[in-house]
Amino acid sequence: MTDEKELMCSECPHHVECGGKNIELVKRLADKMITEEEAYFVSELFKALSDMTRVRILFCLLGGEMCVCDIQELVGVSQSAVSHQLRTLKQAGLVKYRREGKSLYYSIADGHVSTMLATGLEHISE
Amino acid sequence: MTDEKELMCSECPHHVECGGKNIELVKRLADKMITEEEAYFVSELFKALSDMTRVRILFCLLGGEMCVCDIQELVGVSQSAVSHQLRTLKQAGLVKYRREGKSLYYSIADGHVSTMLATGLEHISE
DNA sequence: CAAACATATGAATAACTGTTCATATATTAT
DNA sequence: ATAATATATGAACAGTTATTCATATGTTTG
Repeated sequence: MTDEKELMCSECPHHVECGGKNIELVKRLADKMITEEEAYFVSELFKALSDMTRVRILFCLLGGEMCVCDIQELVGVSQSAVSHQLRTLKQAGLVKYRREGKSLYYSIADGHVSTMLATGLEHISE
Repeated sequence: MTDEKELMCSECPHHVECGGKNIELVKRLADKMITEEEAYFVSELFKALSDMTRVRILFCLLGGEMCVCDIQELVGVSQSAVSHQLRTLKQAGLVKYRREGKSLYYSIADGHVSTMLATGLEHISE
């Protein structure tokens, strides 16, 4: 009874009587839970992958580094839109770039990005 | 010259003269590009992972199947909010559930989900 | 230096999203 | 059948986001 009170949800006190509740499981996991900060950063990361245009840009870049105007042609959206989305991808640490003359060459930042894209593509194909 | 015209962006015709453009790369990738439909589904999948509450719910479920009120306690948001988010996760194919009496037990749908979460967590830790 | 090129950026707007509140549905117990 | 429990759902509102348009920045060429 004391245990149940400790786990009681302040907003919905009647839930202390929930029959399905697995008190042991909840107590055990409470410590191991992802922190608010980690959850925030992870969600921000996936947010960067949650737009069709950005996904298409990243799949372009899986083929190798590419300047903005190449991406623009392959993806078929305006220069400004590509640039804005590249900024989002850069801030999320998903792409990097180098300058060569007037052009900026963007590329996939690291292996995690390819892994996430590949896993995502697998997942939707089932 | 003919090649360049074929690749010309209708909205920004001046870009046919872009010096940085790698025509061979663009031509080669144009066929292998992810389709609009695939890009849409992939982005929808990641959209389901792009919210802090949903990420926290999924990390709960990595510890094992759990009923809604357990999730509610661990994540600390209202019953309605949990339920709405579980719906989103279900529609994205990220979780499944089974009924046992009055309770619904949710769990991670498949290995892809764990992989994506783990990769995401790795990525932000660097 | 001026012009052209490649890309970035700020503001504005339309569309979308997450939560809350109220209520509905489904299951079990009395 | 009625009440209680566990969860789902619809509407509404505030906050967020992607695109467009106009303009700015940085680089090369003449």
